[in-house]
Amino acid sequence: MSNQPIIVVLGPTASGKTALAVELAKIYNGEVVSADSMQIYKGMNILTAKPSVSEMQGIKHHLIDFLEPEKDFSVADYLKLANRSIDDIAKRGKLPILAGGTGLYIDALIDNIKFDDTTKDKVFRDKLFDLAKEKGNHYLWEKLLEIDEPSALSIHENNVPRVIRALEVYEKTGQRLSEHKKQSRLEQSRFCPAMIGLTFSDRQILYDRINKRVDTMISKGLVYEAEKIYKNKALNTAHQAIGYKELIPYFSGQASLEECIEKIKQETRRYAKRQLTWFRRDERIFWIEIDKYKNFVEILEKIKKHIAKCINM
RNA sequence: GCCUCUGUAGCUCAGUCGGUAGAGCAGAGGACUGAAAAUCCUCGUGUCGAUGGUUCGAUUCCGUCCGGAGGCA
Repeated sequence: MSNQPIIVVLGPTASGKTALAVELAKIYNGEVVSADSMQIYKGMNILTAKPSVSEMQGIKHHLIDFLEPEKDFSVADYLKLANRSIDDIAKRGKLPILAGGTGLYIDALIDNIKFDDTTKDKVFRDKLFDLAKEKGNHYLWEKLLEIDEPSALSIHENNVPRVIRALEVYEKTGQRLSEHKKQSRLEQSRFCPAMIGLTFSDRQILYDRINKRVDTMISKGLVYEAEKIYKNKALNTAHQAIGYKELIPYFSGQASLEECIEKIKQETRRYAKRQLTWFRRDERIFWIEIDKYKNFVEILEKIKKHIAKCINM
């Protein structure tokens, strides 16, 4: 069986992935599979910049708006669902178009990384967090060094969540995380991807777009949406969404709305920078510097040429 | 008009008892395998407001000028 063709649209937040993915879906008879760790949640429409019904233009979108915000979610969950959605799309003779900004999800899916069967053990993690607090990060890291030297050497001792995860894997499976990582990449990718990366030659243009988009979100009612979430104390994974957590000081009366809005913009800019750092190392990506093109049509032509080169249809 | 304070990195400010300077924030670069919109690491040269003077040497001391803040009239 030959590899499944797939178009991947990636890039930092506010780079125009949503619109491009829809356009490509129309051209290639495709459906969009989201690769976004926050758009999965129900509600949170404004703050995750979830595509609206009109933006979707009748194109079917998968893995958006389906999970209760109280529920935990992780890469492993994503892989199961995304693979299922893609199979479903392919079976119906359509082309899957993966679109999103969560680099880990995209890589794990495209590279077919295998995860083990362990689930997170909250009690175990909390215990180790307390231990780190009590005896210091270095103490915890030393414990990792004893059981899994390669992992310890690649994880900084201050990166406590990672140190804990490595310890957890060993505790649960008896296998070192470093060993598991080697084995997780043994299987070949099942995809033949055309990876399109959206970026800007001038970083400032991206930042301007981000700032403007946050203002738009505010005028659409971001604060009301976030306040609803704020009253829901049971959030887990979803509580880390940018645009929500920065408003908490406002809700609790500890900062002005203006200050919090500035913070949202700043955190979004930093997030975009981290996304670029993640994607930059992937040499398969065909980069489009949006600010170097006159219009969307030109961009589309360029992309179509690239897709024709790497996907046979 | 007079008096006082002030002008140092993009911003807020330290500091140099005279030997051309350093924090926080902002920003940049990087890492990333079950919380990833998360988590973590690294990175500080700038006409020390301008101009004269003293000095081997001035951002530092003195004079003048130009900004800014406050007070008195």
